[in-house]
Amino acid sequence: MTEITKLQSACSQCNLQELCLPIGLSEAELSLVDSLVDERRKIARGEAIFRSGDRFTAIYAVKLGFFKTEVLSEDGRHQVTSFYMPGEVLGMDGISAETHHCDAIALEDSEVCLIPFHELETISVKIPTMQRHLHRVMSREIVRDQGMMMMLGAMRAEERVIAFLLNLSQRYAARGYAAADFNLRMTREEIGSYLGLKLETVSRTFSHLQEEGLLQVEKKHIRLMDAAKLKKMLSQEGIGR
Amino acid sequence: MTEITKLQSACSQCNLQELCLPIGLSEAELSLVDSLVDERRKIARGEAIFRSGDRFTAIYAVKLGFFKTEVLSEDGRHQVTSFYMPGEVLGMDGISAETHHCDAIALEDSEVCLIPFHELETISVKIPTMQRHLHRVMSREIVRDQGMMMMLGAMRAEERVIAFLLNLSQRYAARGYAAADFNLRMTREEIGSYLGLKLETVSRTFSHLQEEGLLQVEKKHIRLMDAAKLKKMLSQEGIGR
DNA sequence: CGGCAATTTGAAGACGCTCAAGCAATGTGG
DNA sequence: CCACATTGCTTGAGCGTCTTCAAATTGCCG
Repeated sequence: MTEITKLQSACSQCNLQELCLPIGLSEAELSLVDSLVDERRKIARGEAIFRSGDRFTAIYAVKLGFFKTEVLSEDGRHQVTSFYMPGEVLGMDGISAETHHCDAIALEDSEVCLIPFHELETISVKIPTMQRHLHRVMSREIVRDQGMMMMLGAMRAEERVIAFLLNLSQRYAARGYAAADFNLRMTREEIGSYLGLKLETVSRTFSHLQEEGLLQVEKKHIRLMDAAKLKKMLSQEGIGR
Repeated sequence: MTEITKLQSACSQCNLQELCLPIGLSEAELSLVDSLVDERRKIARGEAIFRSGDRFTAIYAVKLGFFKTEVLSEDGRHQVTSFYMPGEVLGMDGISAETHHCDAIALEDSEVCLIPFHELETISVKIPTMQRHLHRVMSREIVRDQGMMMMLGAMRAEERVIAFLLNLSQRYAARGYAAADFNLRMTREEIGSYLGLKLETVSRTFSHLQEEGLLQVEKKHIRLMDAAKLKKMLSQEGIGR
């Protein structure tokens, strides 16, 4: 890893800082963090950062690109459990048993910052702000998962698809991208797996929402034509299962 | 809170220690933890430890009894996201936004140990073992949630029910109770909500498994007649949805 | 002991799945 | 550079699982 890469990867210079590290650290603290995050890694589309069973050593902040995580059960079944975009942190499933429990796979050519976890714990002792932040990031993942369970357990197909699109929209917006006009990085099958639906159902739902004039779908390109109405459909629709 | 209650609540005396705190702390460290966990609280059946929107101040270790957590969406819908038994820790959803995102409700008269979270963070700085443990407990929750998503997204009704029963069984066993013979603390409706099914479906599935001779169900009393076969049904059955 | 909650069971219907075919876009090798 | 294979997506038809609605029974809390 060249010196130039090291400079590039400095957290103190990163435009994702506010998403990744939540709030202001002092300059001295930031330079401590810089020394912690010393490696940046390129992951080609389709490649994994880690796989289920790999020894856990670090967590990863997405610098560029897009990832999915996927769990596999004993039999062949697998399910997408999350998508990650720049500024989001993945790999925390590995902490509990020092072993990862899912695969983290790049959906496009991507880059991640590698954060050695035990060093992070050490630094957290010196910087209470950092410790608090770590706890919040972990807790946010727990809250997100709870929302996911809610979706999988209580929503019908159309609602799940809408919730998925609105969630993406909001995350793009938080990154300064258009909220109502974006490209999907994942296939219909991956969306289906994530939402607990078959890919045909996802496709049909897209078509249906398009007929209603709520959406424009052209391959991977999505345009939300009436986000307000979509939101209403989420909170008003039938009680589901 | 009387002195006697304080003595009773000492972590150093607690028989759930190994489940709640994972591994050995020194005596000095244990007494630090004792001074942290200074309050024990009784929660009557049906009462909440905290509710969605409550300010987050502490996490809670179940000392005695049984709890569910439940999230509510804007519309009336609600879903059980977890059940907790003695030795398990709940409330970590509140860390991220200093606010709880679910209700924690006692399914029977219960007792919890209250662990003030910011004091826990402070102590973690002094006891690295404690910090590691906290991180593991949080991570375990993340892993558990991923398994839950897998279940909700990829399993059919019968499999979900079986997975639920086997999970309970295993947790009872870990506490020294019979693995194949236990009482459900929750209603069919709560089980259904947790599993993303209607209560009628849960009931029918119980009946069906009983006809097959795999289970004996008498109201809340469950007896697993062939745990091995049940396990097989989980890993071999159809690909589901 | 009464009233209400929880559970069981049946019958009918809906939603999403399975299977299948066709098409478009992309990539590969001759 | 074109033929061919591959992958991803759409759409249709039929079917199965789980839900919905309904009623009867049981058990428990006050």
